[in-house]
Amino acid sequence: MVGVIVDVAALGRAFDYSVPPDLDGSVEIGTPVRVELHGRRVRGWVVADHVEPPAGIEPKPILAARGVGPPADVVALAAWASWRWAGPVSSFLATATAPRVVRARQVASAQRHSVVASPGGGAVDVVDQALAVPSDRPAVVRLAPTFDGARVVLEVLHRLGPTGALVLVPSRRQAEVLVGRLRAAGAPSALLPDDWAVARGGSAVAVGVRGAAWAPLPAVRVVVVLDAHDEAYREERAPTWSAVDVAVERGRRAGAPVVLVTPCPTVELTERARVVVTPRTVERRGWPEVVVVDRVGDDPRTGLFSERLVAEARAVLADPGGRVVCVLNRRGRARLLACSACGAVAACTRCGGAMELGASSDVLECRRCGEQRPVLCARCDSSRLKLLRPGVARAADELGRLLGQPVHEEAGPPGAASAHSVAGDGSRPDVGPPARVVVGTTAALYRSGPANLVAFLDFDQHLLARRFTAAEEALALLVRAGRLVGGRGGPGRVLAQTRLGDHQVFEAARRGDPSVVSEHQRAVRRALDLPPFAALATLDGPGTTALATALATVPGVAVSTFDGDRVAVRAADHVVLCDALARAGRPGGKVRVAVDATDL
DNA sequence: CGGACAAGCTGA
DNA sequence: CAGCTTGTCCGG
Repeated sequence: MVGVIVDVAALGRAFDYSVPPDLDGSVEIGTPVRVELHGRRVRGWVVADHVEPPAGIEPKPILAARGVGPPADVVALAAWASWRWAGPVSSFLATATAPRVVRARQVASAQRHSVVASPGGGAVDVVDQALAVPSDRPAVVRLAPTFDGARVVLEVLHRLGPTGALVLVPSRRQAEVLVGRLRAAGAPSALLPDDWAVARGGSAVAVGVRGAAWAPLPAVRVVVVLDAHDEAYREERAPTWSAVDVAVERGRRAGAPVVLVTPCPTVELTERARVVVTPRTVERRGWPEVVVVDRVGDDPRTGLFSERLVAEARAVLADPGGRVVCVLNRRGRARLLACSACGAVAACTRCGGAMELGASSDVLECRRCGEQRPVLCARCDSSRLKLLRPGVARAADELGRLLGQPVHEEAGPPGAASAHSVAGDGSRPDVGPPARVVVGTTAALYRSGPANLVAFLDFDQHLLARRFTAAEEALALLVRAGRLVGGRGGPGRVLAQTRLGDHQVFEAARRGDPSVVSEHQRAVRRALDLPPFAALATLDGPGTTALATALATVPGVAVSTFDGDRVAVRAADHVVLCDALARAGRPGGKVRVAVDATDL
C-alpha cells in the first residue's frame, strides 16, 4: 500500500491505494499516478511507502503510473512549501513534475567527469568568501549591476563541479543564454523544464527560472541564484511561493552551500544571510550614472518631458548609433480623464472604475467592466475632457514631436515578442534594426538592447507604489536600466524625473551603494513591524471573515482589516503564522491566502 | 474539486 | 408532486 496525494486543491491529506502487481517496480515516492477517487479518475503522486490503511478501508488499486516523478526529497520539500505558503501540496508537486511523461529509460544516469575552467578575475575572491560561509546560512554576494553574474556560476562550478548544481535566473532568456555559456565551458547543463529528464539523471547543472527551484536533481550539492532580488522569483498567484526561499530551504536540507547573487540585496536577504561584498571602488564603477531631474518646482501642467530630458535625448540621437529608452508604467492612451468644465473624474457609471479613451478616441471605455459611453462628462455633459495621466501611447506621440524621430511603442503584455529585442549577435534579420527611440512600460527594460539613455518619465510611481517593497523595487529598476547603459565612466546614463529628488534610492545609485536603501528599509520595517521582522499574510475572498475569526483566537497572531474587506494576519515569525494557518484550515470556504504579501 | 444526496422552493 | 436549485458531505 502507498499514500497518494491527489491533484484536488481542497484535499490536503493523502489517501491509501494498493499497487497492482504489474506496476510493482515502477512505483516509488514521487511517481505521478492515476487513481480513482469518489468515482472519478484523478492525477496524484505517491508520497508514502508501506502504509497501513485504517481498519475497515479496502484501498483501491492505482490505475496507472505516469513515468518518473520528482525525487523523494523534492516531495518532502513540497510538503514543507505547503506549510510555508498555506497552499495545497499538489500544486507544488505539479510544479515539480515534468510537463510530459518521462520514462525511466529517458533518465540519463552516469556521465563523464567534466572540468569547468575558472573565469578568473573578481569572481574568484567573491566565490572564495561565499563558499566559506557555514552552509546553514546562505551567502549573499553583492556585485555591481554591470558585473557578469555568470562568472560567479562558472567559478562555483570550477570549484565544486557541475554535478548536482542548481542555478536559478529570473527570465527564460537569461536561462537560455546561461546554458549556452555553461555548455561552452564544458559543463553538462539541463535547461528546465525542457531537459527535465536530464536533470533527473543528476549529472548535469540544472538551470532555469522560478519553477526550476523544484528541479528533479537527485542530490543538490550547491545552489546559485542570480539576481536574487528579482520579483520574478515570486509567484503572485496563490499559493504565493518564492523560488529564492525554496532554493534556500533546499540547500539547507541538503547541507549544500547557497549563493545568492544580487547588486541590490533586499532587507529580507541581508537579514538572513551573510553579505559578501567586492571592493567599494570596483562596485561603484559598475553602477550607472544617474541624472535626477527634480520636477518639484515645475508647473503640474507641463508635459511628461522636462527640458533636461529632451536635451539629453537630443545629444544621444546626434550620434547615429545612439539609442534612447523611455519608461512610463501606464498603458493605453489615457488612463485617467477629468472634465475640463466641472473637474469630475471620468468614472464608469456602472462599476465606478476609471474610464479611458478608446483606440479611436471617440468613445470612453471602462477598463474594469468594459462599459462604453460617448466622450461626455457624466455630471455636466461637457465634451471637454482633460488628461490627468497620459499613458504610453500619448507619451510616444509627444516625444516623437519633440525629437523629430519615429518612436517605437513598447507596451505589450510581458513575454510578448518584441519588434526590436536584440538577439545575441545584435541582429534580427526578420525585423530590421532596433528602433532608436523606444517608449514603453518597464517591459521595455527587459526587451530593449543596449541604450545610451534610459529615462524614467515618472519615477515617483515606482517610489510610491503601494507595496512596502517599493523602494527596493525602484532601486532594482535603476539596476536594470544600468545594465542597458553600462557603468559610470562609459557614455550611457540613466535619467529619472521625480518630485522626490532626495529619496534614498537616488542616494544609493549616486554612491553606487545599495546598502543606503537596505539600511533605510531595515529601520522602516523594524519600526512598522513588517517583514522580515515579522511574518505577514493577507486574506481575501468570501471565506475571509471565518478564517480571520479562527486565526484571531490563536496566541501570537494578530488580525486586522484594511482596504475595506481584506485582512492582514501578523505573527512574530513564520512558525507561528504558518502553524496557525495550517491548523485553522478553511472554515468558511474559498479564501485567497497570500503569505509574504507586500501590498499592504 | 465535483458527484451524491437531501432539503427547500416553485409552478400548474 | 415532479423538477429544479441550493447546501452539505466526503473521497482510500
